[in-house]
Amino acid sequence: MPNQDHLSSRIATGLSRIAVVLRGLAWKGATEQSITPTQAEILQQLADARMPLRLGEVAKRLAISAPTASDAVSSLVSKGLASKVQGEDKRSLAIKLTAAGRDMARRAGDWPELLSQAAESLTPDEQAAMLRGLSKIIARLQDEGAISAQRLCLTCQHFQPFAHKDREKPHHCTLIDRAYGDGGLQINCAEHSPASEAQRLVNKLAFHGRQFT
Amino acid sequence: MPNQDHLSSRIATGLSRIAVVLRGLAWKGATEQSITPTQAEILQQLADARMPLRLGEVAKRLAISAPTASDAVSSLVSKGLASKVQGEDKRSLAIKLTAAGRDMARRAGDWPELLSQAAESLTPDEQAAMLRGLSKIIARLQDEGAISAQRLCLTCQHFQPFAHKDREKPHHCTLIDRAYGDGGLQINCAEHSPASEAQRLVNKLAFHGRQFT
DNA sequence: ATTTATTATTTAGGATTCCTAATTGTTGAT
DNA sequence: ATCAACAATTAGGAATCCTAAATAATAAAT
Repeated sequence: MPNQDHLSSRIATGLSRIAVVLRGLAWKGATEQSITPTQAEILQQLADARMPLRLGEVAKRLAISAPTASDAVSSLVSKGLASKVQGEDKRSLAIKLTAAGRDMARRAGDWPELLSQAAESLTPDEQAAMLRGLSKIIARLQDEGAISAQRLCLTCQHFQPFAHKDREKPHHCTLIDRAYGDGGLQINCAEHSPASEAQRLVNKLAFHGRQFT
Repeated sequence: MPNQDHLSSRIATGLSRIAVVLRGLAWKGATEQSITPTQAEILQQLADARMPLRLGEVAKRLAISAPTASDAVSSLVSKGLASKVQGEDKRSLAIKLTAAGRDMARRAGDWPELLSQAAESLTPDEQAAMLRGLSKIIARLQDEGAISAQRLCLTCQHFQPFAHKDREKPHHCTLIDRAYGDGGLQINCAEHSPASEAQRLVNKLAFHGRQFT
């Protein structure tokens, strides 16, 4: 192990490496499905949200500008994979999946599929640890203002970390009123509801301090 | 935690989310440094490798086609950040950083920098667990043939997992002849030397079976 | 020694992604 | 009623990405 860099910078390298490699896979899969990486990600987000999303929301989730999102969505619409609906405002636009789009979202998951399979090679404990680590890293990026709001348990109003004594299931979700452990942490929850600044802070401290089992 | 998906698919979501978000950051930082995401990644790889890389190697590392790599490299050269040198063959091309390029690689690290800082919010144990998990995931993707060869300890000739009894430092690197733990695992090692199929298999089993700590 | 196949890079052409700036239409506040 | 803020689009341009074909040099085979 020649390189003496900090752990954190090697984690960053690992995440970057996966990001790079994922984009490559997305392009490769893209041509086969006649769908591009951005378009696939939009379908994915729409499927995850299980409800129409506004154009601006799509742009925010993909970390792209509104015009780019507009182009990609128009392309999806012309392919019959999504449709434009009027939002609450007459100026706003809601995008929802068509039946074909829902199908495609499932199928175009050949790249998330691969990743998911790769993650299955971890033991349950390792998986829970990964989820915990990813959650903390994403939450931190958000705190820094580097990225837009994500839909994590850690930033959710319904999240109560270490509300229970149970080592296996210390956390609690007030929305569904259930206890769960690190393995239950959500990353892109459809039911996410942002917590207040104050609650975020409290939760962060509570979650942070404890060691993973 | 409304969503009952498998842990592995939520890990995939987390990694995808980071990939997307990173891409966005890279574009934002891009204009400021007058360098684009692909170009920045090339600089990063050249810096990590600490030696000239052939064009084909660059393309492989970025998971892009040779023409795309060729364009990006030419752009770097015209900006004075890299230079083209003749490789061993007269047909091959080696790319190396100029002094300015090395500087830029350090500075354009504003996005790896952010990630790295975010990773620092994890405890040392969590960091080691992340590194271990990332290593396994990347190794698995490589095994599946989904991505090209990476420079991980797990796939290196010099790696001997669990060669020692020491709980803290069970692994061994024969290149530098030192013991280390999960926290020492490399992701993009400059000294990487691919292990044989057979050794890979043996190492995988040895590494896989054991629990962390 | 010549031919042939392979390998490394570049050109050419085209679609998509991505940006900023400017436009159109809507809403909300004065 | 008017003006500022907001949501989406259009316009224009650079960068990313691809495949296929061209160029050049090496390796292999006759």
